[in-house]
Amino acid sequence: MSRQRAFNRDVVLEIALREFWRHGYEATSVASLTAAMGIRPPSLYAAFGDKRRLFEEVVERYQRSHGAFSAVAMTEEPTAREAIARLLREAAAEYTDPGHPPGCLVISAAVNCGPESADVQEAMRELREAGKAGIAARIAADAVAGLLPEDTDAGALATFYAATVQGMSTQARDGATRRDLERIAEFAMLAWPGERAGALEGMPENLEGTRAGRPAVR
Amino acid sequence: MSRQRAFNRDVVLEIALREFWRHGYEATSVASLTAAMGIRPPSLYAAFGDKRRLFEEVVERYQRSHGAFSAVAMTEEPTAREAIARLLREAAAEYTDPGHPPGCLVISAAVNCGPESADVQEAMRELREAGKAGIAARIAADAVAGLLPEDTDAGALATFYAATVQGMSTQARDGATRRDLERIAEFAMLAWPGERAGALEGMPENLEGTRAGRPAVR
DNA sequence: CATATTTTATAGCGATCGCTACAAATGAAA
DNA sequence: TTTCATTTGTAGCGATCGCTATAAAATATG
Repeated sequence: MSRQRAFNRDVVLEIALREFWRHGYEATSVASLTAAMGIRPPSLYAAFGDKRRLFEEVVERYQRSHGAFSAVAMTEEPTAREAIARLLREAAAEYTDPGHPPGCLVISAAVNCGPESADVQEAMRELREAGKAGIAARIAADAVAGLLPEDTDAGALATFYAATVQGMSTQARDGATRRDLERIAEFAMLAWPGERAGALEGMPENLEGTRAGRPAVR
Repeated sequence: MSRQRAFNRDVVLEIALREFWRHGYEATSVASLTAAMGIRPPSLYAAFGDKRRLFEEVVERYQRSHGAFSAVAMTEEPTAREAIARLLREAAAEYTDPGHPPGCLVISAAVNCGPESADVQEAMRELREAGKAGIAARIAADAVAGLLPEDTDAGALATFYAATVQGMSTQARDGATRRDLERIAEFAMLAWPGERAGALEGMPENLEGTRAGRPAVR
């Protein structure tokens, strides 16, 4: 019994994802959504509930697809150094992929919100904080393993790389190329504890010990 | 002859500025503006034209006040190194000043825009690009003056610090403290050409020359 | 085919959007 | 005090917002 729907739920969900990605939560109207998805409002509400639940489903889909690289990088690399480098490298590629809108949906889709969607804004903020916490945990793991200087501040370092990723997202939305973002990534990696120590390769042993854990030079 | 207006134009303009700063261009309605400013719609339209021109005036006011530190830092410091360090230091203080909304209005007030306000979004993008160009020009000036390694890419370095500032703005809006942003600034300055060369102080002369202009270590 | 169940398109709900017509209120000049 | 330009608050314009009542169309089952 019963009629079957004439559209593919996953296909139109991906279309909604890109609409929210490009214009953001509030700026994307149900009218523009249905027009892009090729369906009428009753079909959207029957399949996804309402605009807010559609956006929530979009965010979940985003985190399992386009936005999954961050968490994956934290777990698949042998060291925090390589995990962060991969995070930045893949963000450069992902944020400028011409196959979809630029930048990161979690970073940019709920920035300008009125009081009635403040909870959506807060939900995105919590996702960003969770991502930063994941970076901090990966760095802290290497710190306790003795792979980083004793005075390494995992939280502060994670905040720096989270900010770097967020800056890359903004730059991508402003038209920066993949190469532009890769150069941002390279500069950011120069702040890694002990980085640029290559300049000391082959130096006398009595100076070798000054490589890591040195406080920032003013 | 004629009646005089009962409100101070500068005072209510500053109130509008903070509303746009906190919620963004589209998410701030005329109704919320007039409620915050303590005036009625006809007074707003008589004094400022329409919502868009009010926002334009708000942006001009912002750039002459809260947002002026960036351009000022580029011109008042003797070196590009000190100019960028001051830019980041003052951004950390400004973006977390409890006396006004967090972050930067130019970076965050027109992120989520529908098609009808795409030109506002574009105007903010151009202001961000102009700021980045100002940073690049300051770095290039030091490069031609011989204060930086010959292979210094002023554009790429400017993109990195512009991204850093944008990341700091996002972090501030997510609740980061001034100290958090100052630590971001410190990490970002470690990417400055020749930075961390302090680790080489007192080293043999034959290694001294490797301090600056060294390519990034992978 | 007949029936039952779900989806579809149309059409429109109340609320809010940016904005303004209008007339009362105001206050400097005559 | 009268005149008159300007500002004020009220009240509401047409358009769009998120959302839905309704009935026709479509399809798996009996």
